Amino acid sequence: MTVSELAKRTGVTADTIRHYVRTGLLTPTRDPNNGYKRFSASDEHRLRFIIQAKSIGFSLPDIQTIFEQAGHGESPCPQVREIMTQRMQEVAEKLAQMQQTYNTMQKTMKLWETQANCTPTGDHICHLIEGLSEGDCCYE
Amino acid sequence: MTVSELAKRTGVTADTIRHYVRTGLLTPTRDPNNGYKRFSASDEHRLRFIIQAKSIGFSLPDIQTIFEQAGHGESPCPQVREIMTQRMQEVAEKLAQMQQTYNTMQKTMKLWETQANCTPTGDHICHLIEGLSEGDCCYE
DNA sequence: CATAAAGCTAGGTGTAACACACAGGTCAAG
DNA sequence: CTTGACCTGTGTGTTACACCTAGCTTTATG
Repeated sequence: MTVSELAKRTGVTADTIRHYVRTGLLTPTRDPNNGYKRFSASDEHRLRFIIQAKSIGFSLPDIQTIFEQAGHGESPCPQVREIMTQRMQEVAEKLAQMQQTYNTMQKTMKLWETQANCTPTGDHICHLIEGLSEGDCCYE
Repeated sequence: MTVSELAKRTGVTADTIRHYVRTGLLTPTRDPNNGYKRFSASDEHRLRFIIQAKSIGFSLPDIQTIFEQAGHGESPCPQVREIMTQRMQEVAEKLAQMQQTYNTMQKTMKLWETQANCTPTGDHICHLIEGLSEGDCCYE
């Protein structure tokens, strides 16, 4: 299989596959005639594993780690559980942070509805934004 | 002011400020004696603007755009409103996506509680993950 | 005053996960 | 054999910094 064939079969882009090859997650052989990457059924299996693992929040380095563990004949499952716990915490934190940002954005938009545009002066860049930090806008 | 002095005054790291200088958001003069960056009160004002704008979801290129607009004597406010609308949509999408990922992670963790660890074989890497895509796990 | 320890600086590189660009190779049709 | 469509590998860009390191500054000490 070539890059694009594998891409079609798995639903990811050829660039994504090339990226995984570059970082060592996939190790296809090479066609001696033209230097093209040649993927086996085993490579496809690995790729599907990567896609699955990514969908449940694993990073590419995480997946690399799992491959190495499994390659040594050791069970990757304990690691998998541990990584998952950690990633869940991280996702939860990011989620909370983004939610916070989103709330701020909404408040700001509402506030801006009633404000006019301004002209830049030497001292100010944009009152819409600078006004947010001044005491006079019920904001903190 | 040197980098670290400005950093202390504004609460960001010196590296952050260096980054803004490298990307052109801040343009300090240089101390002819030692080549150190020298920041003025105006630079501090710009930095505070950047911090404020970032907190309401603007990207650094966005902020650069605003600076350029204002530098030409044009009001950046219309652009600011437009960018804000766009960024809010993006944040909303990412938020939904992350929430989705988080839900999947939670479901997966619950499923795994009852599953034993496995040993890797030639065909399988980690049943915990591979099992998710097989029909036998009330998952789709 | 000389020197050594402590602290600071500039610039280079690394991070996550790809997307994009580009020069050149490959393959089927004419 | 040539044209054109398609594909390939590799290099670079993206976001917003953090980390590293050699070397310069400042301060403390003898």
